Amino acid sequence: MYVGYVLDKDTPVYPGPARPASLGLGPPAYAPPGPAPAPPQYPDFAGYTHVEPAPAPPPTWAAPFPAPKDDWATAYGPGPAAPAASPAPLAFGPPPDFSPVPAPPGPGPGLLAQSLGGPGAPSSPGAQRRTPYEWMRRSVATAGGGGSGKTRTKDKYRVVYTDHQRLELEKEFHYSRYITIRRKSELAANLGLTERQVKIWFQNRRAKERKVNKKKQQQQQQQQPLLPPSQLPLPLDDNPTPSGPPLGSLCPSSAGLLGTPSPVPVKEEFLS
DNA sequence: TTGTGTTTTACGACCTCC
DNA sequence: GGAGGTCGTAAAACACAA
Repeated sequence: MYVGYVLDKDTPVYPGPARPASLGLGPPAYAPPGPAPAPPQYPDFAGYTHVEPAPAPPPTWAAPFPAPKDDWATAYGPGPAAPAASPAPLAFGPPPDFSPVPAPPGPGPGLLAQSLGGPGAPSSPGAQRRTPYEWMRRSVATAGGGGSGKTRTKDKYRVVYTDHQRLELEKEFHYSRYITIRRKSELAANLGLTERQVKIWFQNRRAKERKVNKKKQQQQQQQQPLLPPSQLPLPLDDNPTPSGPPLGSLCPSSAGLLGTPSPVPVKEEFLS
């Protein structure tokens, strides 16, 4: 793909400041210098206070990550994002030029800290049932259990990301639908994921958003079925060009985000 | 507890761009 | 050719009603 393009443009593809101030992020230093901030596009994501965990204590979620996932190592090669493999503490911090945002005032730790709880502690109501660390045990139990290649039917077909991983990915997604190479590397390293996983997560996330927008669009058309085609609103979606939407064009998917409630249902686990 | 529907990871096919 | 895009899909994980 346009590697050079992305490398050169280490700014979100979308011209508009897609990371609303309501996220508590402000215009990050690595955010594109742009016009005045748009109204919050994800009002329901107000809970997403971008509180970067203090770099001092290693992230509590780091512990559950197992040793380097051997299947990843074999399947994906020794990528740069194998924090578990390196004893170096996870530098879960902002980008070099990121101006940290202090934790929101109020009692108790920030959202993130709350959601993280402690090692193994359920990080959300949903997590009471969901055990993000389940796959660890399985993978350990089945590791090396007679199989060279990872298949879909056995072994670690898919893992369940922790709430924290999803939270950070969501935050990044709400900043920009398309992650840059640099941010992908940082995110992967910070979250203990591979860059491939981050990439695929973003792909799936965009697909999800398109799906939601499509659904909304269909609902709207059902409510206004009498409009002639010429008066039908332009489709919210979609088709960003396969390699990303053209610069200067409004993100088709974000079209439904501007000034409207988030088309993305925010799981309550992400809400305070 | 079980059946069913939805969501979440992950992959392959195919495409575009450099 | 390589990387990442969409699209479609598989299968695990999850939610929830019966």
